[in-house]
Amino acid sequence: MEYLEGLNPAQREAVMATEGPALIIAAAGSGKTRVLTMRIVHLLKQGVPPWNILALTFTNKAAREMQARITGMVDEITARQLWMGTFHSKFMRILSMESDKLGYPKTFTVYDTSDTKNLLVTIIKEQNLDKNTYKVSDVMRRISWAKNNLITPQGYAANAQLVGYDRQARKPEMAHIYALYAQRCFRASAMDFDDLLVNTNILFRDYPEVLAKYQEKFHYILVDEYQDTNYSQYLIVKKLAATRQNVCVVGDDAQSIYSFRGAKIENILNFRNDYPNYRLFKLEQNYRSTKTIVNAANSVIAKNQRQIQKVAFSANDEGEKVKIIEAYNDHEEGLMVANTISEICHRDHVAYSRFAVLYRINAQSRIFEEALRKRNIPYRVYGSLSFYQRKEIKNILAYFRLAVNPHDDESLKRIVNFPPRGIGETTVEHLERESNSKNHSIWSTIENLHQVNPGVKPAALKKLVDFHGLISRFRSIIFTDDAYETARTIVVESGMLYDFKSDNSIEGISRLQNLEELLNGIKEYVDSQRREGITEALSLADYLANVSLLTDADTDKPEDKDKVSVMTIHSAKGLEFDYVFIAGVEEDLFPSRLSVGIPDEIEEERRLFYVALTRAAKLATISHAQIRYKWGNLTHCAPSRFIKEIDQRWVESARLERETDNFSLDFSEYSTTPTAKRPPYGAYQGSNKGSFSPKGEYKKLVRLQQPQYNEPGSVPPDPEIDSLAVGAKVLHGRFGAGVVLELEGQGQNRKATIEFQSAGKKTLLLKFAKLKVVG
DNA sequence: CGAACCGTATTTTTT
DNA sequence: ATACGGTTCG
Repeated sequence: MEYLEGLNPAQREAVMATEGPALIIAAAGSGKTRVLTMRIVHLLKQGVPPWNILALTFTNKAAREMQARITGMVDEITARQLWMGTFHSKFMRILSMESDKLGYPKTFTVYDTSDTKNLLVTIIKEQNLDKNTYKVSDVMRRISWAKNNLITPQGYAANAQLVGYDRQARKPEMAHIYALYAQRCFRASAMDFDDLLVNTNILFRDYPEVLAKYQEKFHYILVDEYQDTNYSQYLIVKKLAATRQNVCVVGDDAQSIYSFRGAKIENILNFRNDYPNYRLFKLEQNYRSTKTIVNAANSVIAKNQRQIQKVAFSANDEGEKVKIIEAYNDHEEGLMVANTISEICHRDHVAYSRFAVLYRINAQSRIFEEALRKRNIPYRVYGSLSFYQRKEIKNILAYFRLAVNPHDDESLKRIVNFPPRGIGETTVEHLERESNSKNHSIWSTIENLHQVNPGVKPAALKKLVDFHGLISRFRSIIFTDDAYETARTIVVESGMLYDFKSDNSIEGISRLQNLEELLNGIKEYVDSQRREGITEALSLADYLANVSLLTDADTDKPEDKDKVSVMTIHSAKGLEFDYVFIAGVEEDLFPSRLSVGIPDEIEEERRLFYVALTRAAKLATISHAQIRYKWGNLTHCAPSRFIKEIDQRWVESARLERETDNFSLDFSEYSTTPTAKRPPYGAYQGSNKGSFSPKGEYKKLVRLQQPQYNEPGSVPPDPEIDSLAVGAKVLHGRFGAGVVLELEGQGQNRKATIEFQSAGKKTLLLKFAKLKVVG
């Protein structure tokens, strides 16, 4: 058992205690993943067949990493046969094998957040409800909450308390919307994320023989990040573990940060009640971080009331103190972070991959993107807009989805007129009305058009018949032919390829590239499955089932290897970096404004801060700005209470030089024309991207001093910008936001006036005055 | 029907 | 600040 060497006594005990319920409380950096991995290896070495082990993780990435580690210690085939993955992916697999019992086809569709949203918008519109009263985001939260607590639409409507609450909130139709939503999903053969768990519960509840089968199958169950499981997940585990009781859960109550998603910290606190003969293991030694970081993190989390007592400690070096950076504004914060990264990289020869910039909300990412790009630091932003959420990708996937499951109304509506084929809104409305009255899918309505015509004009009818033929053709090959070939066929025959190719704009070219990337991804998928020894034809349907639950953290490419990671703290959970920057640590941002005054939520924010700090192995740097743009205007920001809560012995403020020979001029603050007109549409393109590329001629009225700009990335793609900013370096700019220029020279409060004039029809675009030197 | 234009709401955090 | 939806105009 040489593989157990290198574990400390506590870890080893936790690994060896394979029989019976086990609760492992694992402080941040205490080798939790390692213990889980070794436990699985230990089971395998004892002769437990891999298919008898169910290991549930929080993210796909965590599962993949654990799989990779295990592969290194046992043979590859064994490792692959483990049931390891997220709750969603593993139970989706089970659901698709048992789907007939729930009245779903094997190839049901998974609705993602945007499908859910679209469907709810449709329902709210159809019911003639006020969209301000019934805000989609609200309704979504409510429905999701109900599902996570296993409350069905019927149960919801029958629950006096819930209905009473909704009535009080003047949203009496909530239960009705929920019921309609569920009905529509079902008739589309679709499940949303929550349904994957709810339906697993229903399956196990209503089909004891099915439950028994899986109880029989999974001899050993392991759950990672147990503090972040919700009721629905908790119950699945409880049911599966009921007979054998070989359940091992790993978690840290101090790192519970998903209560907004229904996660219940109680699950971990109540483990003892569910499994009275449980064994408790505490992993308290942090191997990741310096003493200073662990102490700092402990001193903050101590302010929380609800927690399991434990003593996290580190035997590592003292290390450097936690640094505090105060910046003048958000842009300077970005630059200071970028400068520091650059400095450490070059001074200590550290790889970029060892740095992370973490923040509370995704909206903060842009500032860091700009700053890092400006300093030529390679970075990868996680989270914001994933590849699969881009419009063109969603459209292509919608074709695939529709071919697999033609009752998927959301996909159908997405592409029925894309590329444009003359099936307009009115036609779709007719179809929808008819579909609702019959309570079947739009596809079924289209199939029945020769019998029942809900008022579709002959011209449109012909087009619908063509569309039906097109999709039917795709259907005939999607389950049998090779995924890559099928995808190509669909992309070509649908006219999408032609449509993309005929668009020569910058956006059009990137769309085409994304299309190619998707096709390559499919090819890669087929090849990789082949390599793993799967010989049967891999259809596009298989691919789709695999891709629906991926997030962009799952699409790491080799070229992302040496980049700074930029992401929210939530997505940094479970990760570790040598150098961590926690940005925007200000009141009303972190803790979030929405949590201020609600003790439970402040505690959760504090846990989030704890998670952020404990991501760092060597050095944690906290930054905050005095001024920041929030929903369009400048806001003063006080440093976060969390900064003060750190025991001052472990912090020091960083002495950073401000940039003295480059001045950033922020025009927007000093615009003399608050009502400044936007330039005429068509005068610029890509405005919604934040790029600055006006068409037409512009005249510079005031000389600025630095003779050229040459910053890659910040240079607007349109050469005509030259005449606008000769003599200055354009850092970034946007109509309405003003333009930020960088000048060389001395003197504070230099004044200048700039006027943009277009040679086109309308003249005055924006006028700025009184440029103030910032920094 | 698309382009141009105008008004309004928007920001937690994710599988 | 910007994305989005709705309305008007060619």
